[in-house]
Amino acid sequence: MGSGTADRAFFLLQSRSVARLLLGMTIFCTSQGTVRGGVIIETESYPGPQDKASHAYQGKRTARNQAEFLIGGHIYIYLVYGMYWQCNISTGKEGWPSCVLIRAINPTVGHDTRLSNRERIQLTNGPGKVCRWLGLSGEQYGYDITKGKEIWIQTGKGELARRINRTPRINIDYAGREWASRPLRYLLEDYQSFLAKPKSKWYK
DNA sequence: GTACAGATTGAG
DNA sequence: TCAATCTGTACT
Repeated sequence: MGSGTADRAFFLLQSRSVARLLLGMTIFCTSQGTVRGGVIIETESYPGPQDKASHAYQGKRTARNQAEFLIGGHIYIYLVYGMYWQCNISTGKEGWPSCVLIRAINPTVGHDTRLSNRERIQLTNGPGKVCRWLGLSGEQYGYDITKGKEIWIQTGKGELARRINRTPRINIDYAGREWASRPLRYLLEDYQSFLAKPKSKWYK
């Protein structure tokens, strides 16, 4: 398989497809002159305005969430709990609020090689940690990652033929039974032991 | 204006 | 189990 940069056509796919396909790809970020990157090992899909967990439920648009409405391939990043950034990538067509949350990566570029596998992954095994390690914050709000200078995604799989599992999304209990239980969280099975445990069941 | 919850994390 | 810390929203 060729190893290119994820382009507009890729991010025009529906968020569920993007969430699944991103697993095994590598996200890169240049921050303060340093390039860091890691294999994406956990994502969540926020498929659209019908989703009660979405910040854009029923089409609600605010200053904070407007990047979620951009055409697929833009950074939608926001602060939760007053201190942690969450990095999402918009998906689908312009005006349709949907995105994929990057929840965990395995650092492969720009990391401290003295760390054990476990120590390294534990630096980036949650959405707030991913942003902290990659150097992502509000400064990158709305950035177009298909332009590929500062933030980009390499499509060639950094990890080949790994099994993908699904679970309900994490910490969205407020979204009602149907949406809170829908298996829209995707992860690579090999990393499951490092990642957040779902309250309910696993899906193959 | 005040109150409060939230797509989290790390300490106790 | 719980506090840190800020934004959007629902109230008074």
